Amino acid sequence: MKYLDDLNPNQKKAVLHEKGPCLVIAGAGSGKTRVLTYRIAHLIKGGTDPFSILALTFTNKAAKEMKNRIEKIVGPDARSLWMGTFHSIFARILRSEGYKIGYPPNFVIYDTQDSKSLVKSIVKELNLDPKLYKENFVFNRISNAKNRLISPIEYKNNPILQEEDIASLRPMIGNIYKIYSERCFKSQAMDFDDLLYNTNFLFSEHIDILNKYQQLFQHVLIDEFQDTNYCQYLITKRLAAVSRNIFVVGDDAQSIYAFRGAEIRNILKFEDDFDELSIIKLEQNYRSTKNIVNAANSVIDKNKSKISKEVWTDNEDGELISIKKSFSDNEEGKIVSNLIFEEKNRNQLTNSNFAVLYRTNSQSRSIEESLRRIGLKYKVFGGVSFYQRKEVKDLLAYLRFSINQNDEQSFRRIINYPRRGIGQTSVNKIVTISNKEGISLWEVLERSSELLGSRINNLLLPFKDLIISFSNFSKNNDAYSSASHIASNSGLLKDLWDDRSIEGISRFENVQELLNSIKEFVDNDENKEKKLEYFLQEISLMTDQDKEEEESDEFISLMTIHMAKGLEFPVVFVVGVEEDLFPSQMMISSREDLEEERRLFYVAITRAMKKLYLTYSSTRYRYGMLKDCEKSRFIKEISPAYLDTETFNTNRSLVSNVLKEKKRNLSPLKNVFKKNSNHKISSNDINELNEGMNVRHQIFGVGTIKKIDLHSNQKKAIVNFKNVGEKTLLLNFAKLKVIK
DNA sequence: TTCCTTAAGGTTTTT
DNA sequence: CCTTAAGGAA
Repeated sequence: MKYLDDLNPNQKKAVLHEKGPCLVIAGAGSGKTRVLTYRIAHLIKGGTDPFSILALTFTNKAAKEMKNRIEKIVGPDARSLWMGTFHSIFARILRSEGYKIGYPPNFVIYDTQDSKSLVKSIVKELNLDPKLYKENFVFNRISNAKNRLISPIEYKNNPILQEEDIASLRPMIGNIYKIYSERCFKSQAMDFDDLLYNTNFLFSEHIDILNKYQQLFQHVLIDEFQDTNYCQYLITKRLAAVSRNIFVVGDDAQSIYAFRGAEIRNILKFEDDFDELSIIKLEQNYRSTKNIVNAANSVIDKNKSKISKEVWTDNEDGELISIKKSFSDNEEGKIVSNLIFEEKNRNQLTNSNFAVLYRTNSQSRSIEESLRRIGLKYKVFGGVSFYQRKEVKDLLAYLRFSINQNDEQSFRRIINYPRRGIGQTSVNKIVTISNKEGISLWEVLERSSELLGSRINNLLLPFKDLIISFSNFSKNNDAYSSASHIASNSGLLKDLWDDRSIEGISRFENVQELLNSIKEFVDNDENKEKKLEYFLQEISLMTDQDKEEEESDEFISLMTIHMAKGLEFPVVFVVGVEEDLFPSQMMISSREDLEEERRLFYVAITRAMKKLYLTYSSTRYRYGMLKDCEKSRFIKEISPAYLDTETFNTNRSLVSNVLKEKKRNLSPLKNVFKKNSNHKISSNDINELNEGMNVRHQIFGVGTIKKIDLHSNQKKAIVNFKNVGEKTLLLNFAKLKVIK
């Protein structure tokens, strides 16, 4: 029981909590994960069957980490836990029980892209105005309905929803929802929301199944409870209705996913639903300095809706929070890089001690550029996911369609890629027939000679044969051989190989990487089923964060604040703390929205252990245009007592540093800070250009710098352009842009 | 049907 | 700024 020794009284109380419902309100950095892992470990040590413990998280990463930590305490028993994301656990249940509601065990999971493109094609088929019925809008509407367990029929019968849709001039959304659901079902597909919605449906329609899982799960534990939506909460509540052992951990102050249906109110509802509830508050912060904790408290204090709690720390006061102003986003990057450089030297820190956090992914660019220039190693998390890349999705679509010929979205992806002369018109015809006749897509293809014209039919024949051969091949071979076979015989590999551009090569490599990961899947002894269909099931709920990290190198972490939730770093930079950006301009229309942004800011602040920097800029490139910016209201909301409000004027070391760099590069010593006209002349500082760099010119396109001449009066460069050959350019006028 | 050029529009966050 | 959609010509 040694592990109990590193817990404070409240943590221990939570870990040892015996029976019945328990709500743990856990402040930032208060050891929430530790409580959860120790509790599960403790249950197992106390003789609870790990198979009877259901532990739900929001990310695969969190689940995996927790599992590992539990395994360290209790050994391999931990592997038997039902631990994973809501989506993956429910998918698992639906794969084994879904036949009761008409789904085969190998149903496909549509990601958001698939869903939206399905919405889009439905809008088109219904001849609705695509400008009005934007797939984002419509899909969000459908998604919200599902998260609130509103079926298509209920949607159409709901006067409030109907009124809203009529008011927004989109009265057909209910119809789209209905068709969308039918089409998913026909494709034997579930989208992310369906995994929750259908699980609830399954439990409602088949009480025997619900009973089975109620018996099975003697303990239900939920991490990040503040992020649950109505549907998730309802399912878990039902699952725990018999055992009453439901243990949830959350922090209302860190609820940042309301935009996708998370209801903080679930925490309050929880108190009503379980009257015998024990509530435990974890308020001691072990992560951050007093200054950081207090600053965070002073910010979150501004929120009206919150559960009262007093987060405090025993840690040292630490340094004040530094606010840094810059005059452009590029300069902000420079300041951050310089500060990291300084901090590293001064405090003997390594790259991995630093994180740069931002509101939107697009902000990473300027930070990346300056870090690269100064030679600091970094890694950008997030952005376009590996699994969302076109080439990866294309191959996956081939694999998916080889397993399930009813998958409409995969069909649309591959039917004319690589080109086989079957264009939009033909595809629409095929889908229309399939819907009109009420037969599957594949049936239309099988009967193409009677249903379609001879020209299309002739083009379709080889495609059909191809898919049949793939289908057979994948039945008789493991996932890797099947995937390689399909990748080469579909012509996909060749098509990618033929594109010898830089992007083309990287696309080819991405497909190779996907194939490698399939190989790993097959070679992994833990996976007993080696067939392609099992790989596809495995992969459909994966995100980039779940890919194996081979590099253990030291790097600075760049990510959005959302991604940083749950992480901590000794030194944290929050950049772009400006009005309209943070809080985001689209989020300040209501108090609720603004409060969510404020919670996001709270999350950002509380990632820092020792030192926090907040930066903002007075101008920034947005939509490719220079825009004036203003300091965020959030900065003003921090109690001044915890702030060190130096600006560029008073920050001698920083200015001298930047100036030194200017000198070294022979640039005029004019203060670039004060005259931002420089930015109008070139997208990149001239000083940043070097021989060998790849650059883009507005007119001449892409080229490589062959030579730079800084010594004559006019700074010149000879650039070898890919398309137009060598040109000599005056750097003050040529808007050269460095390409990485 | 495809390919090429031009126009528009979009940057929140994720399973 | 970037990417993706739309529209027009071969």
